[in-house]
Amino acid sequence: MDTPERAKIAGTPLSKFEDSPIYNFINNLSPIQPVKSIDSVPIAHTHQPLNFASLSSIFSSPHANPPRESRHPFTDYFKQENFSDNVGESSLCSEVSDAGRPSGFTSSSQENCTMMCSLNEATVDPPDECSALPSTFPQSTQYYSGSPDHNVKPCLGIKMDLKLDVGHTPVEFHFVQNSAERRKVLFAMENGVQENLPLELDKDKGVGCDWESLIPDDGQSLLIFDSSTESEAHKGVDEKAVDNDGHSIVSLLSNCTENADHLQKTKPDISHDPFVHNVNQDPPQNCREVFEKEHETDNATKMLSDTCHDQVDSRQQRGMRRRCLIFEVASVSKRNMYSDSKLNPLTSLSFKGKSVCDTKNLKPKIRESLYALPGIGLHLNALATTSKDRMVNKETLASEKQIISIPCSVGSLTSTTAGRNSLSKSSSAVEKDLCPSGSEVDLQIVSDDAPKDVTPNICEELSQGSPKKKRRKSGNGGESEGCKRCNCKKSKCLKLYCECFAAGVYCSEPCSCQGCFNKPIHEETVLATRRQIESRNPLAFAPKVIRTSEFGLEMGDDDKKTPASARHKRGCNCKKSNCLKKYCECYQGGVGCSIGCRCEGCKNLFGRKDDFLPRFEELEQAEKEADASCEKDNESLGDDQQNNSIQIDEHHSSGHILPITPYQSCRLSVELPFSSIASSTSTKLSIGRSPAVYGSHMLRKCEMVLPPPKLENNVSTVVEDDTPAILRPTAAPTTTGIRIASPNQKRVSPPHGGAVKLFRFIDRHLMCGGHCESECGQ
DNA sequence: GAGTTTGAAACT
DNA sequence: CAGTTTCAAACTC
Repeated sequence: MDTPERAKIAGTPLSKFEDSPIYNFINNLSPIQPVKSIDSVPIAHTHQPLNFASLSSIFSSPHANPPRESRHPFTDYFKQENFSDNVGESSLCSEVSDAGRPSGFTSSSQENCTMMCSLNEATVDPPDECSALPSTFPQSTQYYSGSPDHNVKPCLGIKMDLKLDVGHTPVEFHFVQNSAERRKVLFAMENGVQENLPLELDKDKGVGCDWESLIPDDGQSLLIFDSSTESEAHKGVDEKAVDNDGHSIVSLLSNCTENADHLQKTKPDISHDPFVHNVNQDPPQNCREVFEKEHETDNATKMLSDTCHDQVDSRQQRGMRRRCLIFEVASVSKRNMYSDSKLNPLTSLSFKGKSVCDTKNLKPKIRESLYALPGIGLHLNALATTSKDRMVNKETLASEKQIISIPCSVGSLTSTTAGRNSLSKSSSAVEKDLCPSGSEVDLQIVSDDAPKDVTPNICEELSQGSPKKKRRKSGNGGESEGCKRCNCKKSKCLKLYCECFAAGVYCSEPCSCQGCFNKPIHEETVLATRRQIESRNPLAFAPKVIRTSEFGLEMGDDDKKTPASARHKRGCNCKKSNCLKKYCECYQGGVGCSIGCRCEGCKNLFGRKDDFLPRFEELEQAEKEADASCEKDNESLGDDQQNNSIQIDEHHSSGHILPITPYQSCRLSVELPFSSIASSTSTKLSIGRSPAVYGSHMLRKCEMVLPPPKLENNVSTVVEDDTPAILRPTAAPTTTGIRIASPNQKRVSPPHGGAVKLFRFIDRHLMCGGHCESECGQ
């Protein structure tokens, strides 16, 4: 269809259409787009806020999460809010969206915004930029805009910013790649994990899209991941497209659609899902075509088919996730609620009529919440767990395309199985995948190879029904933010004994706790307690399982064995369970025991401590070699790689400039999944074009992503959101950090010597940006 | 569903 | 830092 026709169909005068952003976008697709955004305020802004320290003061539940789960709650909340009352959203987004914009668009774009905001908000600490912002209404406003500074900018600018902010990875990609690649990426982003994209893209996803990577965030990374994940899961591919890189497209479309009245006519009640339909179906054809261009891959059909499932499932997932990150969310939601008094908390937070959290308890303490929740957003553990879980989600989604060894604890084991989940299973798989926590995967996949016990992550929330089942069946999964539910009787849910509390989420309906103080109404108490605990142990809320990267060090041939990079930060101390039961945190986390463990008679199916030691020594040896080779590589990188490196550097630099550190921490957890995937497949993924690039992506991911701990597993998403300030590398964003520090010593007992070595090793590899991986053969 | 086991968290 | 107690999840019946 030629342009005139399309325009006509769209209901937009051709001349007008030509002036429209989308038109320009199409025509300018090939040229390099303004890179400004990369370094521009948005990112910086976004990232800075995501200070883990502040968070820790948090990651994807996790509930995302992470995972834990991070932004979902917000997103959903806002989505609903939007539906219920578009007025609120319109405020700041007005420039971008406009009255004419279809609700669907609005919501989606907002969702993106939400991600950003959530991140920002995650950072509650005073030092953060966010803190500087007005605590109440203004923030919410910003929230809508996507990032504090964005709202002010013109539409196009905003769009770009949004893109950058939200879809970090995607955006950057766009900038650095040629038009063809850009499209690919864009498309890939749109499609999210589901598509069979080239390895490169997958990697990116792994890095950036993961989300799982929730994560993240954990937690924060989780947020971003989640966003992607969520969008993927919830919205389905198409919708996702809108969310991610789709930003630009969406934005453009929105503009385009502005001219087309019919879009506006979209049903008010449409949620995202519906929106997707609108985008795909309703929009003027010209717009649509553009959109389709991106989708012209063979995946389109699949995506569409999947979309239906996703739509249904997505809702469920949302509901489940809402509860996550509630600490963080609570404050945010409150803000918004207050900003818009019309909204009924219950309504806004409820999912399918169910209150995600004790919204009834929510009272306007906006201020307190804002400052009070320093970090509270994604809680770390959750994120950690979540992150992996989330990652799993993403991976799961991705799995459709390729076999992924899921990093998530259990998931990893089942990776292949997951891979098997093909389209035929997609519907069911999706459902499970949608489960916020990593459980999803576990559910079905794990069962095969993994020990029976391993099913930790069963997302019960899907069947939110019976409170009786509240009692989490899921082990790991339990950890998934979304699925957390406690049964505390004496701790008042204010100690780490309480999984909800430990995960950084409020207790909710499904919990069977007694005398619970872990509720929004007791926010101050919760925060105070949290701080206290953190003061004692800064890592108390950090993810327990650290998943590092891609240099896939396999513990052994056994599929169940996890990469050396993925280990419990603190290690277990099992004496009677032989690390074969969920009493063992390593086992529960789906990771093998390592040097850091003090377990006796370890028989961890995911990797025994004994097995780890020898291997570890080898790794150590390799490490030295790796260092050398890395240096060489750095010097001898080809032009190609150099270019990539340069770009990477830019990102890094930007990251450096910005307080990215927090993200870094996320990286581990989040990225790990990917890495694990790589390793599991035994392909040394020389990632894409160059390891360096890959590394950069990873970094970026961290930077951008954060929110998760995707957390988790799925999250591997998110991950280590909470990295305490201490751990955060001040200088070298990329590598340092994390891991090493993160090791969870919940009790902050420093990692054992062996553990330290391990982490250091991992860290070094990360520093090589994955380059070593290929070179060093690790 | 009640009781037991287990190991992390918390305390000393 | 080690030992002990408390706690709640995981597990068993």
